[in-house]
Amino acid sequence: MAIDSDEVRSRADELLDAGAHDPLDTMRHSAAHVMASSVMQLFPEARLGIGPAIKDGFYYDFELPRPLTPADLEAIEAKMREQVAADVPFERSELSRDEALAELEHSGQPFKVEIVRELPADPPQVISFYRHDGFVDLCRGPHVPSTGRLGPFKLLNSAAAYWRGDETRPMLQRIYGTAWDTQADLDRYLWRLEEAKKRDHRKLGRELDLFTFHPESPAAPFWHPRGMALWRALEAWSLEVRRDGGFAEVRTPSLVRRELWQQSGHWDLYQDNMFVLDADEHVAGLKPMNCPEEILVYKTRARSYRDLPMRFADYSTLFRKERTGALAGLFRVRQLTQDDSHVFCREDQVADELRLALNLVQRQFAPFGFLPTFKLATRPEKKLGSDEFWDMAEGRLREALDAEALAYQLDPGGAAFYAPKVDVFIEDALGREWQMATIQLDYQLPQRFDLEYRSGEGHFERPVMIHYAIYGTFERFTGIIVEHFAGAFPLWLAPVQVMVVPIADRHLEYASEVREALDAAGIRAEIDDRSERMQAKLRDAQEQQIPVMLVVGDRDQEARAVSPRLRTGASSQGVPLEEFVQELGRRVASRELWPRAEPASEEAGSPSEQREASTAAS
RNA sequence: GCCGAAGUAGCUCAGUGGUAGAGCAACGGUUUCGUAAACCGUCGGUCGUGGGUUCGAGUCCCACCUUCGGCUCCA
Repeated sequence: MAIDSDEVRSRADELLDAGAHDPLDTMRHSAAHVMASSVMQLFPEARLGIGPAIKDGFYYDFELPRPLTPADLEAIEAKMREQVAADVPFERSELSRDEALAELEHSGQPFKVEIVRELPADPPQVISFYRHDGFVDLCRGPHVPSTGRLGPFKLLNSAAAYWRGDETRPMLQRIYGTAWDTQADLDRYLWRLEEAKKRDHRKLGRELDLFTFHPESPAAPFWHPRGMALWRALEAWSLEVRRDGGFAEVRTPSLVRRELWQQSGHWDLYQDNMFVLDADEHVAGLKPMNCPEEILVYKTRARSYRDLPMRFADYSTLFRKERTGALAGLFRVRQLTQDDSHVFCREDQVADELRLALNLVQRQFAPFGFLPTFKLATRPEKKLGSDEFWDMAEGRLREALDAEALAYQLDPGGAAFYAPKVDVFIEDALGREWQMATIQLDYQLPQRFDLEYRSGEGHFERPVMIHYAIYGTFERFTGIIVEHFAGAFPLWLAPVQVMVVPIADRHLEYASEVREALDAAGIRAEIDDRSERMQAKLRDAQEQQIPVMLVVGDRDQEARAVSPRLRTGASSQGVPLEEFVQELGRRVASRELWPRAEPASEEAGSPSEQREASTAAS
């Protein structure tokens, strides 16, 4: 690293510094400096915020006299390229804290002054600056040796950001950029952004006729028949996983009086996110979570240690008044449905129940091709409960992770103040990471609601609660898989699994028979009975990403056969109808990831083999 | 909530103060076809909503609604 190793730094600084010397991050941070100096050339009165390297790129925050336009970004980028061509060295200099403050006050950089002021004065430390091409910036470094060493970069967009993320502080303008080691990396990243735009679930949702949004009920999807078919397929699988895990389904009311939320603590801590209604004399809220109501179900009778664990699945709709600016398609809605699970168990059952939870998570994600990864969030600084309690609770989670032989990362201090948790992540086809389930251990609510069960010795004991939703919400998960599969769902999920394509009107009757056979096997099939050419019907079915098209013409009708064409382009002719229906039934029942387009790189086999339909090729 | 941008036919978009357009879709007719778009014709718009400026507003101004990007990555 370029920084003096004997520089005295606070422990906090060292932590901030840790991992900052990845060469790519260093280069990106240098790119942020080059961008800042370009902005200063165009807007000499600009005040500088911060400019770190981030995942995939960098940003820099500025206070500017006016909002930036796309044309400004182009101008800034052009200046940056001039600096790269000039290949100016980065030079480090050091000042004492007082000198640094004086210098920054003099140059009119109040945000930088604030940063230096917050650095501890004791022990005294040197404040480093980096200069290139007449532009000086407070910076810990390190940097690349000179501006010519920047990799291929591109400015992406500008948007507002509060100084230090605090909405009471001034609003700055943030410019985001991306930078990579090679042009190929940059191209790949830009392709990924482009691809993400193409797959945007809001666009595909409308094109595939799954759901729409309307100003009449903002931030809440209207599910169309095809979207609902997808929802039910997701739901059926999730319920199957729960049933096998020993869960029983419950359903609890949406509108619940204030008193319950007061007891659960939501009234104090979560009311801002709740829709509150004045129902006659009684104030009530639309539920943002299920747990307090599952507790009411638990408490309807005296429970015994023999009853535990009790596992409830509740898929009812929740309401959360999210900030309007946070809403985003299916990813953030105000009416949501979780595949919610609550377990009430004895202390000695916690480890097994956690293990069950981890097991169900893996199982439920498997048919999507998702391999979940795990993060154990441990005690924060501000916490409830003794160190012994945390040792025990964290130990239980570790034990469960180990018992399932799962690798996991640590998120030190990441737990809620009352208990540790395991966060579950999946990565989609574009390499984006999504946080999914959180498996939360809860000793608080049982206490607040004075839950108990009768132990074998006749005492009253307090149960422990474990909460988790695996998909999270159906809404958000649908958004994720629409983008993950780019609308090309595997057969078991596809809203329309089979489109029967009669070649001419005289085949309509046989097409109906085919559809009925599919229907009897529980396969979602439709007939394209428009007076269109077969080619047009196939094209439309392809565009709808329907996995299987069954062409039926004279030859098929005569042989009581079908000619399947898959979304992947593979096709074959004269497959006996019953045989094909059975094959599809098998694939649906086993929730195969099928049909899948062969990766372009794996060009194996002769063209004729590739065109060979489905049946054997999986 | 805050900052910025956007909203024209079902969809994608053109229209920079002077008569609202195109392609696709839809609808009607012809066509009945063997693996990704048949042909001909017709319909379709309170230009997000409300107000204002103007002889005249899709276009300029204001307010509101909805949507999009960001406000989490900390020298």
